Amino acid sequence: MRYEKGHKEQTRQKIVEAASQRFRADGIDGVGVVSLMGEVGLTQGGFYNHFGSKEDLVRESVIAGAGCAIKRLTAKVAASRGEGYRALINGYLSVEHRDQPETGCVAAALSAEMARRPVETKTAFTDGYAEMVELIASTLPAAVRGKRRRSLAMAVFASLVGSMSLARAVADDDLSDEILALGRSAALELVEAG
Amino acid sequence: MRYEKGHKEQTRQKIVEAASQRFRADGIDGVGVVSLMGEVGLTQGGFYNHFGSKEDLVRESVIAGAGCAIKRLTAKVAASRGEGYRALINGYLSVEHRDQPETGCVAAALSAEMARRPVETKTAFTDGYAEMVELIASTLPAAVRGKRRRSLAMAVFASLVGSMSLARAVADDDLSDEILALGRSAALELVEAG
DNA sequence: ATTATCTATAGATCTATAGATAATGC
DNA sequence: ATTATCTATAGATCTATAGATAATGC
Repeated sequence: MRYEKGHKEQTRQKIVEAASQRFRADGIDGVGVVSLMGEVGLTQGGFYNHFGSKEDLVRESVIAGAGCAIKRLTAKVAASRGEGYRALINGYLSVEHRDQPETGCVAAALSAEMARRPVETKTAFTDGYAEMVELIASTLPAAVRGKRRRSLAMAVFASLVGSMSLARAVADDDLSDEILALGRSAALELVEAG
Repeated sequence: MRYEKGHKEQTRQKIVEAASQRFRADGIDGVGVVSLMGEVGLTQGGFYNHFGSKEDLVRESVIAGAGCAIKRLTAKVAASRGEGYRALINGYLSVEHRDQPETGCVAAALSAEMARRPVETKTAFTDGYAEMVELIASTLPAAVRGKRRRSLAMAVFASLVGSMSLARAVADDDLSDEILALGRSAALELVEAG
């Protein structure tokens, strides 16, 4: 069956979008091509007409997922005039973000898996990392100057990723909330100290 | 073939030890029962004589791996008299730890996977988390008092986990080294500020 | 007879490929 | 004829189970 122009590209994007969410929610090994294609309303056979391998899709999903999550945070920051850093921290270390990994930060959901991926995939992740650091740096107070802006943003991002990963991993809900709250305080302290 | 008393228990511990290392290095889904038993010099059939399921092994591996990593760090701290916090930070955020996940922190290697595990496994992880927080708290300067000791330790641990996860995930070696170095600085600043 | 491990296998995945099909453009 | 997707399947996993085997204790 022949479709209108752009149909294939649209299908491809649907696959990437679905994959980027499922990978974050269930892990890369936790999502098979069959179930993924089913989610988009297709059968597995068509997959390799769109992607050379599952790893190609992983790489594209990382790019798409990171882009989407950063866009969302950027909007939060933009809407907060003057309080950008605080808005970013509160948005990132929120209960909503913890409970919705599928649309959240790729680093918090997948960094452990990224460590074991081929270099092309890790490179895509690294690009997302750099963008996120830039976003954080852009929200820092004007008093933080020069190279220190990027350094501090990197330290803050690490703190956010660790807090979110741990908040999702522990079995105790109160403890999880506490981890998020203390992560927010620590992020604020880091900037006040720096 | 009948073996001396305690042989089975010894085999069981060998399996747990091998699993705890392989899981950290390759991820839980990345390690099958067949290859794991092969590593210990056995065949897959015997596995279920020792464990009810792979998940049971995962749970025990988390306990064993956390215990081992904490013991190692505790020794580093003990050997550093007076500079315990600094020794802990430097030991955790070291290049060696980054490059040897198999014997390193369970949280840095597996927290994303823990989020998707059954509650029994998450509970085992949570126990390890609490122990690690206690260890960190025990190294904080005497000037940090009361509840603040545990809170600060939790924030520090999150920062360590995030820094290590990201340092392993990025494709750029220099950037990875930088992430570790900035993580060390941030951990020191957190304590000075708090 | 008991015990720890073995071989063999069931049944359910998984990634990837080959070739069929159906709809449209030429 | 071209195109996007389909069905069907190969071949390699994976977890888990059943029952055989071999060594020792009784």
